[in-house]
Amino acid sequence: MQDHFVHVQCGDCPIRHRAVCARCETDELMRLEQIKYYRSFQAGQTIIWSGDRMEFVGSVVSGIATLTQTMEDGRRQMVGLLLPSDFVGRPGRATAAFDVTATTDLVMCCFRKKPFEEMMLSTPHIAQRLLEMTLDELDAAREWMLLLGRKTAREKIASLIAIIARRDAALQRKRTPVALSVDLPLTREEMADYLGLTLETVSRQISALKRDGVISLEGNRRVMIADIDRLMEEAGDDSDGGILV
Amino acid sequence: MQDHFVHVQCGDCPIRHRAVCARCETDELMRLEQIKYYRSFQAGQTIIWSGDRMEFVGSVVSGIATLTQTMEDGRRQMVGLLLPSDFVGRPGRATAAFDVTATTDLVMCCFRKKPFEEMMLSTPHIAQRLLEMTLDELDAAREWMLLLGRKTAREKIASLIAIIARRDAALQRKRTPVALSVDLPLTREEMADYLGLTLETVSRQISALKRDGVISLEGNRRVMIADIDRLMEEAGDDSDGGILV
DNA sequence: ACCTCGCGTTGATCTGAATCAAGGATGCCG
DNA sequence: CGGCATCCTTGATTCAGATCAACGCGAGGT
Repeated sequence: MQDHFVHVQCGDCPIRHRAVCARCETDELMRLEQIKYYRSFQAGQTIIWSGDRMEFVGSVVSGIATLTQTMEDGRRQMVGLLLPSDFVGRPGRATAAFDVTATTDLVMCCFRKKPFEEMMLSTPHIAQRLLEMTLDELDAAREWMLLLGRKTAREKIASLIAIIARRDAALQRKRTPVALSVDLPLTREEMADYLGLTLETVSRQISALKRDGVISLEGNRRVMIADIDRLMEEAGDDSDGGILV
Repeated sequence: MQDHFVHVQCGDCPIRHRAVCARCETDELMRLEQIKYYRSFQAGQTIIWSGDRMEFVGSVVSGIATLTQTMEDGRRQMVGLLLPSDFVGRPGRATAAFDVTATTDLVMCCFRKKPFEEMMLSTPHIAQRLLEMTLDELDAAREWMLLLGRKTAREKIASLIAIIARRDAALQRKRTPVALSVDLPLTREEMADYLGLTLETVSRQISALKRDGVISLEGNRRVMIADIDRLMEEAGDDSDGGILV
């Protein structure tokens, strides 16, 4: 009943947005199409600071962004990884709760928050679709809590690779549920911040997985998954699907 | 514009539900009132197993429930703590992603999922209110990720006490933003599962906070906050508000 | 009274990951 | 080409928290 909102192509965006931006028959969504605009960010640029007024919502068209939280003494924790098609922003919230940073050059498809929210009020499907997406994110965040609280360093690394591989496959609409060759979109330090580790430990565990024949590397960033079953086992993932932020 | 949904008293429930159950003038909500029913659970009883079909949604009226995730080898991580007025369930999801367990005797105010969802389709406010609640939970989950990934054992304990104290105060609609005397609703082991620690470490850190004059204990469960500023400082909480599950 | 059971505390020891430290590889720019 | 910066790897050492183990305490139950 709300199928036509999911995976519809958005105007001239290169990717399939998940819902909020649709070339769709309904008037409401045509209006959405009319209020959208694009913004580009450079690698390393901060898109929004925690506490800032949020002026827009939108979704990632290309590039990678991260959601991070920082303590006064500098300890950082990444709380979300935004890949193309992911949605950013909180309708109904005035300020951002976390820093949003572009880690690569980035293009976003944005909607000014005010008109978007007005639209949401008059278009129930949008709120319902956003609810669905937010519930997915919540589930993903809770999966991540298990990783942060209970997994070993090795399991954390294996999980991260598995998750990125799954996301990659989904994005490229591959047959296989998991991509066998993945570009890690993050530096070792960023991975460490995501996994609650130090960059040295990340490096060591990647080396260990390579030494043990679970993965192989091509350069620093490209990972070839040598033994997919082994990787999943190492990840300690009981969860069937494994969702991501 | 949706103010009358928030904090309205629900029929004969003893507590103020957050939104979904209202003695409200509108037809739609009167219908909600008509499809609700109560369920009781005993302490220790599992309400829903991960993977189970979810037949209802609802909110906690009295008692405490937890959301947990378990790995095959028995490692557990609590991913949510449900206090009175918290909502359980995912409209639009067929199965539960986590175990839900009553840790004390518990009463829930439930709605069968089917009619609730139909209602949601015809009543935009409900979806919007649920979206708002889910966004709150997501923010809380992400705060918790910082705790799990980066805080020390001592900071974790201080944070837990601070959060429960804040929730308590909010629930009792006290003047002070933080209750100064709190009943910990969890065993040491449950706290450990929530914080990603072992029960021994939890016990030791509580003893340490007591020895250092930050808190004092009355029995095992009742905590008196001796030095509120110190506690907040120990929690390492930069966040102003501090939200909970 | 005694036993038992669930919960909590505390001590001794071990260990996985952090920390401290030194280099290596790659790419950019003068 | 050399110099510098960024990112990554690897080794040595330390330390916070896990693990292993013993014991205390109160609530039921018989």
